[in-house]
Amino acid sequence: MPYWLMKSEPDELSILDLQRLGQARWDGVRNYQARNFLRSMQVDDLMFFYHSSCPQPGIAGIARIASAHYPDPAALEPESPYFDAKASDTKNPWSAVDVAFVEAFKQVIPLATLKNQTALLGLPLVQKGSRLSVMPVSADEWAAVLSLR
DNA sequence: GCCAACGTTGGC
DNA sequence: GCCAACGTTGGC
Repeated sequence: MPYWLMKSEPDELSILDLQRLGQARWDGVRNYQARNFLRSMQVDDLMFFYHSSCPQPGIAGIARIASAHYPDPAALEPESPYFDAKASDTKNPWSAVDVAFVEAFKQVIPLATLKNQTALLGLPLVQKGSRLSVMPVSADEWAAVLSLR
């Protein structure tokens, strides 16, 4: 079963928001590589929930993929920040999935800590210049992060 | 707020 | 197909 890591700005959706909601739509992915990863997800895959662009960037918890991918409705909504004029009902290039809350870590595992782990050197998250917002995580990387809780 | 790095756009 | 310009990401 594949594992994933997905970035969210906690101002938009934090792990505690997801805990309160139970489930939420993961939309607004506007990068083809990230979108392709969304499309290869299976229901019940697990993902690390990463907080980005915030005072304490890091992995904040775990969620579960709760739906197959589907066309991202936000791309069709003119009021949405994720609106894409090139998207239409019949041709929507963007995808979304639903995710369900699994666990909120007592403390966020800081990016600086993740960068110190030899086991995580292959993870795009810690690589210089990488901006990928959805990425696969190997079983070894998954275990390495869990050991930091 | 700064800035490095990246992805996309569009002229040629 | 090249590449400069631009907008965005995201840590610090």
